Amino acid sequence: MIQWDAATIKQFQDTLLGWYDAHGRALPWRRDHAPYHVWLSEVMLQQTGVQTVIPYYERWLAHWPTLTDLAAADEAAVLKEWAGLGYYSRARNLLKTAQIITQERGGQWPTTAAGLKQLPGIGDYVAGAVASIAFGEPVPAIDGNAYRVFARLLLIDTDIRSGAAQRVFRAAITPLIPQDRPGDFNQAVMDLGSSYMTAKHPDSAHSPVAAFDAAYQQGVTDQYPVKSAKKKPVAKTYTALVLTTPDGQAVWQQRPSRGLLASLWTWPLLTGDQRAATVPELLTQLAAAHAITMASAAVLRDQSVGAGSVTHVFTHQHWTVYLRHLTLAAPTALPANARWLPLAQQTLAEPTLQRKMAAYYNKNKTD
DNA sequence: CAAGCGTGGGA
DNA sequence: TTCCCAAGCTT
Repeated sequence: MIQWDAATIKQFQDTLLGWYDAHGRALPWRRDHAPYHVWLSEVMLQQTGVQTVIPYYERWLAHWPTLTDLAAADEAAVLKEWAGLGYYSRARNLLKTAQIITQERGGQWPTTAAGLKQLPGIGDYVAGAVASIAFGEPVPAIDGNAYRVFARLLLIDTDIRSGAAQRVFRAAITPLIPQDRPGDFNQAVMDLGSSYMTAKHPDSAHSPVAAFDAAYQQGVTDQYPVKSAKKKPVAKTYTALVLTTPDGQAVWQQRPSRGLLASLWTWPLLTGDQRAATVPELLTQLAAAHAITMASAAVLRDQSVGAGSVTHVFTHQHWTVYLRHLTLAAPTALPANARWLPLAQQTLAEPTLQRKMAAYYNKNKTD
């Protein structure tokens, strides 16, 4: 690892900030430094691309313009607004933190990274980003960009997926932060990491900090950062039941409040490939899995949906979902975590998996 | 501290 | 198809 002297650090700061002043991106969350705006954007941007986030960010602020507005929201409304962005605990933690600040802290944000980190959903990165950008604290905000940029500049070969990475990079980056512009410094590093110093196809030669880029100078850019491989997703198979009445009402099932797609709504899912199962078998499994009981005599029609399946990839799971469509004569009683709603309901939070299933159903339905 | 937790895009 | 990547946090 390379250590810069004080003069080099000053030159680096001036070069980076000069470039940022001239070429920094004009993003919606950079219109001001309000902690609510900085925090919301940083949470949305976790593992999520800028282009994906922009429309969600704008819709969210139209819905809840202030932290106080958000604190008064229902969790169901928050999840509905978040639906499609993924990592849904982020949305639940946004609401929790809004409530803590509004109700327990009199609307006052902690103004240091250490204080911010006590709040739900705020870890090292978001704490550093909000503290530096909104409150001017000279602390690093170490995200994937910062890991990549400084691994190359300083030839840091610590695996950025290892437990030691946060400590090693924090020690390396902290001395480089300008006391007067920590927020701009951190944002400049992010812009550098998403332009010249990208993961794939970087343009190190034209980077404003090429002269400080040891990996580029030594021709070893492709060896930094060191990052161990992820595991392959595990394959899982399910069968979704489209349970409708003749007038187009369908059974919607809320997932458990913890775990994958927590609290979101889908059509009932049975484990395994149930394309060959009999109707009584399906209803038995439905009762066992979801406590939804229906007399088999009430089933008017039993149809398969399409010849194929819906596939959806999560971080650690690869799902294949088959669809069966059962038409019932009339609605039956449902447990508390299930509802009869129109097949194309618009009121509950649906994960992308459900939107894919609905699209597949609409394309392949038979009547 | 390894594993769980979403999604969309690009090569 | 498969893999990797994108402004991580929690348990």
